[in-house]
Amino acid sequence: MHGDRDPRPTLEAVAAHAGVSRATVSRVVNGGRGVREELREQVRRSVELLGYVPNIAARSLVTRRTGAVAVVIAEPETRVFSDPFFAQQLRGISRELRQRDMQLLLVLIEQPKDYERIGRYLSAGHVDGALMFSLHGADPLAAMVRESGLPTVFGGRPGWPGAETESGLLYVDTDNRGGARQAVAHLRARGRRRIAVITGPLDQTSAQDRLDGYHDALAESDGAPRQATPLVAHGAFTAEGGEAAMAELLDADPEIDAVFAGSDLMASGALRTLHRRGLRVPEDVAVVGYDDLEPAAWSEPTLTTVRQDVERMGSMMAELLLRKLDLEAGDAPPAPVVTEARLIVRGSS
Amino acid sequence: MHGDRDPRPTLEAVAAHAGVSRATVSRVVNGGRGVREELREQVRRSVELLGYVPNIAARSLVTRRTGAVAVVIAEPETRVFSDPFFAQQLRGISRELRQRDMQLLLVLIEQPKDYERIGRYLSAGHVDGALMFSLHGADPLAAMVRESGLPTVFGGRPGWPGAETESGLLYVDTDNRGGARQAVAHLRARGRRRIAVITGPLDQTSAQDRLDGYHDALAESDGAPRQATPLVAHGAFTAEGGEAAMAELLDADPEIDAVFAGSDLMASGALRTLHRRGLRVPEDVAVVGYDDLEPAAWSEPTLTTVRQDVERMGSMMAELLLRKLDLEAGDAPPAPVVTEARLIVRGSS
DNA sequence: CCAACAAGTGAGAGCGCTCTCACGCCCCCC
DNA sequence: GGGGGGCGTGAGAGCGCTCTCACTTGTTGG
Repeated sequence: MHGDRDPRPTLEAVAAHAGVSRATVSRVVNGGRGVREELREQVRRSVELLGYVPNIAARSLVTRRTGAVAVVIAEPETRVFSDPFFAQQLRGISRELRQRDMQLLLVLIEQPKDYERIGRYLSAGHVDGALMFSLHGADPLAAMVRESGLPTVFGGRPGWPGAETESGLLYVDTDNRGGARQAVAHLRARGRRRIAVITGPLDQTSAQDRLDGYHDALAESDGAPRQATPLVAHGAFTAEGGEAAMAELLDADPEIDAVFAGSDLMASGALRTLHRRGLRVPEDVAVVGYDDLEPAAWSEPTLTTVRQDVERMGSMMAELLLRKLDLEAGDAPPAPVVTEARLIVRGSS
Repeated sequence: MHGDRDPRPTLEAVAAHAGVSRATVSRVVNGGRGVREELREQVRRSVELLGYVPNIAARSLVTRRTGAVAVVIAEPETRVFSDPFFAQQLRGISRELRQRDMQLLLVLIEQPKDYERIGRYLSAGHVDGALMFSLHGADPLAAMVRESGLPTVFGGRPGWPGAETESGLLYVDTDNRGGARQAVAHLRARGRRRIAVITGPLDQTSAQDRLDGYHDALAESDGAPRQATPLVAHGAFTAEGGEAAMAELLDADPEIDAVFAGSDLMASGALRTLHRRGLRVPEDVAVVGYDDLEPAAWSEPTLTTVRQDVERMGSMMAELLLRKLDLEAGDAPPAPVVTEARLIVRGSS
């Protein structure tokens, strides 16, 4: 049905039509440098007329460039993938890639046995570079990528041992620590004196950084009396986890008058527990989340939270990768990027 | 930095190593039919040893197959893209494609001017087929695809004029009408007698089908007295829309004792309005949503809703496309698929 | 015992493109 | 007026693979 009629013109055909050589048409198609204006125009007309589109397979066979970038999501069962976030990041990535006429190859890894296949695939030169999300701990992909030398940018600061000092490591992260500090400082400014925190899994840098920010804010002297002891519970970045963590915190210290949850999902769980125990938000206990997911704006009460420009993070990842890809010898290599986080004050604090 | 050392072995190298011809290695790599078992094993060892991976560019240059499928999302600003749904569908698609060693090319369309580029891209033979989501009304892509003859499967039943009767049109949809009928029948079985509906934009078949299902259920005779007049309001598939629609419905008829919202998002808006007006759910007004998004399970009260197997829909789309791709002459062409929808009863009804 | 055939293998063309190199032309300078 | 240097163009090789076709070998049947 398809493919048997294949009227796609080749370079050859365009060249014949324009009365020039293949080489000249190729030059015009790829920027037109070094071709007389008049000829160039003529070739362009032929291209237009015949509806010529380059065959990328043939092109990439000789250039050794594929014009494609892999977006790799490890363990798509996890939070990162089901987040609405993820869609936004993809949008940012897609926008940037399109500007450069590059394709976006989506690679989802589910089973451990996929790893080897993917690693092989990535090393095989099928893509020019990769963007990787949600690698935990010592993810085997990191090593594979390093070995293969495939240019890669990570989404979120990588947390494997030694990542800190690895030179040339490229990532885009948001200022989790600063965002958390803002959130907790805000609670202090509101006069709260027993502020608890609910953290995500601390093997993820985002969770650890947010916890660090909490400690930072407690240690700041803003004239108000210091809160001596941190109150920490773990919520696994899920609503259920937040629910349990809040209960645990209240059991340990009923005097708590505020809680900073490391994600909106955990905050929603915390709200449920507070509600169940008859505590009013924000009168008795103030609540701040993190992420600014859409539902945060329509919970009861609306949730104070920390926002990050997710789409921009996506486009910066792509941009970083593209910059690395056409690095000329002698150019300064690009550096990791950390984007700003901003507190959004709503009804829950 | 990368690519200058390029130790990737070619077919030639493997052939030399195994002491056979290029053709034989090619045969082994592509299934091994017509090669003596002994030789085959020997070639496999060489492949393994050298770490040979076929160069897809070279391959697709001659086979005219790219081994890639485009997943096209039109207007990714819309609900369909930011849905958690979307991630699930992708997962289903990805799983199916991986089994067949096909790549997933993600194409997001944002601006009208992208359309032409994409249309050209799709017709240019860069992919073997396409999966398309969220095409509204007379989306230009539909025409482009038809013209180019690119094998395509749609996500959701297409709604453009004439789509109904178009032969060979392939799509995967969920039984929106049946799901809605179940939801409303459930409300009737609970003894509700003034059941309203909040619909999505009726230019999307899913919204229209759900409305039809509502009418179906009202018309069913189940022994209970019939509800004479349907009560319909429009909510645009958003929380805000649901909020406004619910207010409108209550203003028009304060006796309403149940509402079926065409999406969970609209249901959440409706809940807010009911809450604000001091109406108890489900005592005064029962609420049923549609989609079974994650937050549905943790709203207050938990939301009765209709679930569809989204991931399965994704994998069926991919499967349908792959079936169409390797259709031999004489095979029966695949047909559209409509998957089941299932009512999930929770606290709000 | 040889023709006919099947099965396994290799030689070689060619997919559509880029890119190097050589060539021709014109301009400038000595 | 001739040599050197640029610039624009074309010829041709070759990227790594598949696939057709011819060849060799082993098997069968007349």
